Amino acid sequence: MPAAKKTRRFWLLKTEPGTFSFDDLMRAPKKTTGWDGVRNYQARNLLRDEMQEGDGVFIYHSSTDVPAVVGVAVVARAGYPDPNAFDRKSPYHDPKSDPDKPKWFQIDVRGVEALPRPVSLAQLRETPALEGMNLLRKGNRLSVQPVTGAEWRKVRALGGLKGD
DNA sequence: GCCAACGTTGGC
DNA sequence: GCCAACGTTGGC
Repeated sequence: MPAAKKTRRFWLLKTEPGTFSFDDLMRAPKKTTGWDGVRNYQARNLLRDEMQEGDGVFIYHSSTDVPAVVGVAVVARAGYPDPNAFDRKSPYHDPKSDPDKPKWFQIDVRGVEALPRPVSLAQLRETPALEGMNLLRKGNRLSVQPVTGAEWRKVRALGGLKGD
């Protein structure tokens, strides 16, 4: 019997390009960075429990002139405790997070490639196949979101990437 | 800058 | 456990 095939899943991470952009990721050592500072329980649960090495990641630029999915990345390391929470000098410090029982988690993300054509929020909204996309739901603020396989392929295609 | 939506906090 | 007040997110 063949070994169970690990299912690759897909995610979307929001970032404000003024703070950390997709280009910043591509310029980072090994194109990799710790996705730290997430302080929302729902997002924390995804980082800690769900995201696995090798999963696909869209990088989305928020709070900018043209909010858009701008690039593709991959989970380079599954969830581990966010050390900023223990660092009193960090802006992400949380005195309630105990190193023995960490409250906040992060993953590592490695940049893969920019979308030849970034897919704007407006374009996502006018694409019928993406109607159910998490990002487009009213009032949604989650900075870490699951993306379905169909959404993944559709957005990649809109962005000008071949294959999946 | 405005404001809707949502999460968190804290008094009771 | 309820819920008002407050803070944050993020599009416009």
